[in-house]
Amino acid sequence: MNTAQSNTASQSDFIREIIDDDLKTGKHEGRIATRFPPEPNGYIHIGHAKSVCLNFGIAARYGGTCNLRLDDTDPSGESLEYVDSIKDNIHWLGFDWGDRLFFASDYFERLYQFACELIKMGKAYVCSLNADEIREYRGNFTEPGKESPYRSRSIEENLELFTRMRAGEFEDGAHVLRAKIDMSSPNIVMRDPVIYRIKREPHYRTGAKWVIYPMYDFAHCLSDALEGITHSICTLEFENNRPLYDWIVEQLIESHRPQQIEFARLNLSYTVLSKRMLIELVEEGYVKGWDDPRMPTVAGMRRRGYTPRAIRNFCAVIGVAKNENLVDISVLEHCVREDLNETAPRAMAVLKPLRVVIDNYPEGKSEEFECANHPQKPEMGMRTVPFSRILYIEQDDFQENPPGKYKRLAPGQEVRLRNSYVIRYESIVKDQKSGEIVEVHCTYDAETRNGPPPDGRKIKGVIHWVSAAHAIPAEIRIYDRLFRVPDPAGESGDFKDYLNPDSLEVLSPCYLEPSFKDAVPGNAYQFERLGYFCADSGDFLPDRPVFNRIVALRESWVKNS
RNA sequence: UGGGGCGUCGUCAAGCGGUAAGACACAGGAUUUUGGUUCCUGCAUUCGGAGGUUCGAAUCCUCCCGCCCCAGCCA
Repeated sequence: MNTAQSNTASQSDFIREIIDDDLKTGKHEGRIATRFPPEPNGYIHIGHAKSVCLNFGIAARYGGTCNLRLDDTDPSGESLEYVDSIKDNIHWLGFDWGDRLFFASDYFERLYQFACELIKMGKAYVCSLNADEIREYRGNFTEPGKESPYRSRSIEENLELFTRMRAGEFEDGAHVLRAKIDMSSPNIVMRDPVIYRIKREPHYRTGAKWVIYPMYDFAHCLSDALEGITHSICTLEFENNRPLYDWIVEQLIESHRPQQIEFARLNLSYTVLSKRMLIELVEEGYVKGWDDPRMPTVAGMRRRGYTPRAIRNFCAVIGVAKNENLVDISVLEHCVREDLNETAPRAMAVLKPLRVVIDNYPEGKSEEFECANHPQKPEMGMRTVPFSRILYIEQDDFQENPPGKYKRLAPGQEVRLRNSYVIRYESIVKDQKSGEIVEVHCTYDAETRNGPPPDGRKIKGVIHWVSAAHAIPAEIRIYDRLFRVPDPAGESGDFKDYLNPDSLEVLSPCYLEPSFKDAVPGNAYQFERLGYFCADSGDFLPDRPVFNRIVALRESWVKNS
């Protein structure tokens, strides 16, 4: 059993404890029903993934159900593109709602009827104050609100007006429907909240059929009730709305009332998880789209090469609680490495090439090495890697004046070429003008082909390489954190001022060992000593390979002075 | 300021009156043809603070302090 599964199975948190108690007391006759309710006005991100894992995870754990419900009660900004992306992303994460796909917009008629019922009970009224007036009448934290002059309209008048609102007889903002609760409630949410507004905007699903739309507070709880949800899990900022949730449900629902439970949303360091900010990054071109590999969106992480299992495990590892949190991105990266270490085949690639000539290796000769695809997993097989007189190594793997504990190639030094021979430094060739090192000359020790030097001398360094004559040129995109500061949303001023200018570095040409001729877009590999990379699912072409760096390997060696 | 929440290691997070789990990060060391992996070891005498109850308190009580959310016809 892998870590992700075992973690998920044994997971416990205050919500599961509540459910355990409910099960004990027979609260919902042993039935557990959750839902994941995104609004289709953007792509889902890692924060949503936490909620997806929670809601679907609970359903799975208790043999319950989890609905996917698109909470599409405000037509502005909503679209089918977002619906499709959300469905696709949830499936990719590894969850399935089966036939339990719902739309709040499918409930518009029933919600309308519920609103009429509320009016008939004398618990809702049409208010004709404008938006500014409603705000004024609402009062503030210290002063109670004032009752709207329209609060005492008769049921008949309310019904007639509401009917005419639906019929489209009024302009936007002319009237709203309000719940009649308590204008002096210390909880501002309860001061006669607006539950319907006029909005002459076509809806991506219902078209022009409706010109009035229910507000979240009215639609959400009733949608939950309509679907038989038992535990309606949402984030902390809705705590203030819970009394209203309960109030509406109590007025209109006889039995099987859903219960709202709030948990702390995820915050991740060095990125933003606010839909508004994410939209801004996409629309203003700071990134290349919702699936830009730097984005914390599910689509972005997918393209970057993060795996569903890594993301699920991350969600399990960070836990569910009510504390405001800022989870360090290193936890996510750890989960990604943990998964990829198990599954990614190893191979060699050189990002910043430096030519190496093996002086004592015959020109025109080449040979092949059988290399393991995974050092600890023989079942992952072998591949052949060609060797010849001219190679590329990493520029970082040679230094003319190396620091203290440098274990790579340097004057007077020997180094192991990974899976191949030990070579010894002989000389360098520099560019006359720039002084830049253009070529390193070495000699190889033919006796080190299959093992350590027979004379017993120790070789401490191992570096990766690619045979120049056989190399596949490629473009490699190195991604770094999107922001320079841990909490860009919490900084003063424009969050975009904190963008990391070096979040993308494009390297080309890089050289890959020839086994990459079979690389499959979307597949992840470990470029030994460098990190995990995946063939880009968007731009990869057989004759122009493009790879993304998913995450670097852990680096315990720090270059000091 | 009224209301609603939350304060346990640098960051997450267990703990539910019996004497501070775990993860990430960090620091050492071992093994290693990846400075990777793996494996050891260290890392909160103390739980926002102060009082109190108790044989015993992170857990119960009181007061105080700090942070977050709410004044959209967004969700």
